[in-house]
Amino acid sequence: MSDQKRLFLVDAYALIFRGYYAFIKNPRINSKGVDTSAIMGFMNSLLDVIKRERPDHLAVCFDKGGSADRVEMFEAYKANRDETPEAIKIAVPYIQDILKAMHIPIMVKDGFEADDVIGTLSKQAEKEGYKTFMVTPDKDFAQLVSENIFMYRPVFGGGYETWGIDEVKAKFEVEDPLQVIDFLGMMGDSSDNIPGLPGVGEKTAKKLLAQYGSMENLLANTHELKGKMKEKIEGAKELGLLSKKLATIMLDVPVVFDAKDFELNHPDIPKVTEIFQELEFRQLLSNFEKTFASNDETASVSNGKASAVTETKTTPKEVKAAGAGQFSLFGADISSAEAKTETTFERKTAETTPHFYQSVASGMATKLFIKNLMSQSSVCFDTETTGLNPITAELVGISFSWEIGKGFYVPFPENRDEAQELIEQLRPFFESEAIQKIGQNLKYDIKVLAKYKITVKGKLFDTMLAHYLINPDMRHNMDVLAETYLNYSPISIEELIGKKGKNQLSMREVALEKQTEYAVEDADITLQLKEHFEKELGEANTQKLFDDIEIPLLRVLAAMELEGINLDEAFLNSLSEELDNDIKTLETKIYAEAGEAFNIASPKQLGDILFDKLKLVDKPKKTKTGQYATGEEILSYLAKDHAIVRHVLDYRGLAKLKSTYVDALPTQVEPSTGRVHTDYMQTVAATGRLSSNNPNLQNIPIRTERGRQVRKAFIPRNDDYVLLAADYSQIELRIIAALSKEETMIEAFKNGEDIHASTASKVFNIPLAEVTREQRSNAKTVNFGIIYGVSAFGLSNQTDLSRSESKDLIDTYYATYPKLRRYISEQIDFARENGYVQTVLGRRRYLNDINSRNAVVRGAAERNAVNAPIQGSAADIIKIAMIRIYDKLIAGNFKTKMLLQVHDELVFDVHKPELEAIKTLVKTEMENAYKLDVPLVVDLGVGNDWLEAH
DNA sequence: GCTGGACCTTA
DNA sequence: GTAAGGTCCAGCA
Repeated sequence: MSDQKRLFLVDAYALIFRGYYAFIKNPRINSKGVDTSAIMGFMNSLLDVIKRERPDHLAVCFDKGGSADRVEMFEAYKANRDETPEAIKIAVPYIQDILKAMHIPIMVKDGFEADDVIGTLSKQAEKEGYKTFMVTPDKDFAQLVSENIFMYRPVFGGGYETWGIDEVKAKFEVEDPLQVIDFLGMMGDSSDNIPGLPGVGEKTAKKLLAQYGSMENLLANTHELKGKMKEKIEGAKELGLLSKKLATIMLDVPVVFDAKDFELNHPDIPKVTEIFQELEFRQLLSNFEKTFASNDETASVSNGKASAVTETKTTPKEVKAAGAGQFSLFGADISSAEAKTETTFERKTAETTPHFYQSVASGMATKLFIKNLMSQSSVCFDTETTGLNPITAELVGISFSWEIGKGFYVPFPENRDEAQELIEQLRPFFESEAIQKIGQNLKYDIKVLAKYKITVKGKLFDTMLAHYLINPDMRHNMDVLAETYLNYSPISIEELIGKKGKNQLSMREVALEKQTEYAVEDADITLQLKEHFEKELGEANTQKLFDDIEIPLLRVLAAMELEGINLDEAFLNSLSEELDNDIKTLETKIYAEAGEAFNIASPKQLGDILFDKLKLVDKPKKTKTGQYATGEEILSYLAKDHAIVRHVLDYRGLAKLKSTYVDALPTQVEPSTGRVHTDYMQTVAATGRLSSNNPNLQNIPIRTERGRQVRKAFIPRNDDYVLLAADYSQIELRIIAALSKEETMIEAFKNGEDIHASTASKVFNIPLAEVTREQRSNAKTVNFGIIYGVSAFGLSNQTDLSRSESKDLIDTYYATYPKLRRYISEQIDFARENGYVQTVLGRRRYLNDINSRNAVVRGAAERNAVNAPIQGSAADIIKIAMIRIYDKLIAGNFKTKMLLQVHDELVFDVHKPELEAIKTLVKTEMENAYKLDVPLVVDLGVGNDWLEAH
């Protein structure tokens, strides 16, 4: 048996689809925006099979043009399959190229499916004495299983199972694998559009098969059946026979199994490497190398390259030797050691890359170091601290790098006074206007240094911000950037301080040599990334956005975060007690109405009570996981008829309010300042907006009376201050009116009209004074809908209007505002042609799906094409205002501080004597931040809490 | 202890 | 229909 030759036939599409759906939650998008999920999934499976089984012979089979025969038999055959996802379509040519480079034969036969090709080949191979393994998860193949033909099925969660005759018999409860055809014919297969017998599913098919043995025998003996089933099956005899034919895999495809062609040969490694690099498959590349490493010829290739690196790399030992003892002066030349770091299969690391990282001892060495530092024009730095919260974290060290591969680490003493003394020596560097500072997420470092009374001055370059502008949809943490752009894998923080939780060390507890390697590597890598991104910023035309908006904003945000906001904890505590009482009351009522106690917060338990026990609805909706859906929309509908549902809705509202805001906010007060410090994320929203977390102060309730109370807890610094809230009125609608040059709407804004009423008056063709509340409300919904990319469907969901009424309304709306409609289609056209859309300041959003052939996917991209420039332009404008206001507050020596940003609103802690000056300053700067053909209007509110200020 | 899903809050 | 973040539960290790 072991000497019997083994052939593996891979069902390409089955594995491609499987790979694609494995990543569906978290699709693999590379830096060029290509969705590589399907390619990655397929290649993982293929390499896995090769590694596990080491086949002597292997081929990959594709479908081409579908099965002409089957379509002729049955028109609907495979007709209602969903449109193939875009990522799969682009995957196929890549996969075929990789297979060619791997010298693996690709089997396709026009007009035949992979099933038929695999079936034919395996039968031929069987005759020649091969054992054949069909690599596919598709159950249909079970009909081909014989003594020498096996299914090799990937199983969920990894690994494979082999199905021989016994397994097939057991799985399908049949006597012979050929009966699988009858089985499939009876039960049908919706994905292949095999109709099957009506009313027959898996269970019945097994029963019938056990009784009659075959489709034909069943159909010949339908008189033995009873009742409904008899009727149904007798009426579908032809369908039954057809279904069986459709389920039969053909064994006479004109292909020839030629053992020599199918031998698994040495791959063309450079070619495969090239393709993998283009796709940015680093992990897969190393996996590929490992898979073929035991192969003589390929091993010598990879060893050759590996040794080239070994000879030249600076091992950690050598680093220590160079950096140990006396502090050497800075002339150490590592250029001779700079290996050609040509393609290796592993990602580069500190171990394999020549580098020269030194720690700076105290005393004379520090003075020499600082002298050198001050003579630079551009330096990358990175702070190491005792924790992630910059307000409480203490400095452990700072690394510096201004030359690739080299850098210095200045460790900080634990004693606060001594640390302050050391940082004072570095003050001239940080406060130098002449030296450019480079870093990754500089906002963090600036905040840490601010605690040491250091203001970072001079030009800044933040690699995280740069990458956000270059590729807003990707993640921007340094490890990912290093891997993507430098093919380099930095030392992980976990390696250094352990996994979080139980025994995680503080950076301070890590040995100095390790601190140095880790910290200087970060600075070194960041410096390299800067060189990379600098060019790209220019190419994408985003240099101005970077220099004039994001970089200046970083200092503004750092200041706002450090400032924090005052919170009335006592007020929240009393609010919490009130809520608690009301929640308990509701709980008691709900338990009484349900007849038992249960967890109301558990959608699962709630669904069971409402729909299984109380049977409030005949056919309850279910979520995709099979639970009863109990979302707001569904419960609201039931609320008018059922007291319990009203109580559940109230309960939910109050519980959310209590846990998310009333109880959570006081725990977020920073003890050392007595204030709440949110963290603004500058690089997460794809449109250019900020986001806020820990805590999120951008979603504090306002719509409901009860929720609104939470805003009363946000109060001025003390009695000498008041809160000022300044918000843009209708900024997004104003932007779309201006960008589309829609005069009718522009005029309405210029005249200071109520825009929704004005829209209603025009759309419904009635005088402004006669607009009803309902008409205004519908007009408002359409106005917002336009910003989000309307559909009649969405509109009818949002209003009381029917689908056709909604369509009419939208049509009239577009007739009223024709330029708006034109603008929308221009945006979509622009995106189709250029692959991106942009804001007034040129902030781009790339839309890969804009040309997708899948209407759903394309529709989503089209809505993005409309919305992103609007939402993004509004974000650009308020960012300009923030920077200017911040600068004026500093320049004017005001005591007033900017505290919060909530997308179209700014909140200030205003020193009372400054109030009038500040009101003018804020309003002027916000309204004039950007010149549009529509006036920007800002409403101001002043109060002793955030609610009152509105 | 971690993760995904459902739900809910904002602009 | 756009853009976010937080809390809870349930299932898994």
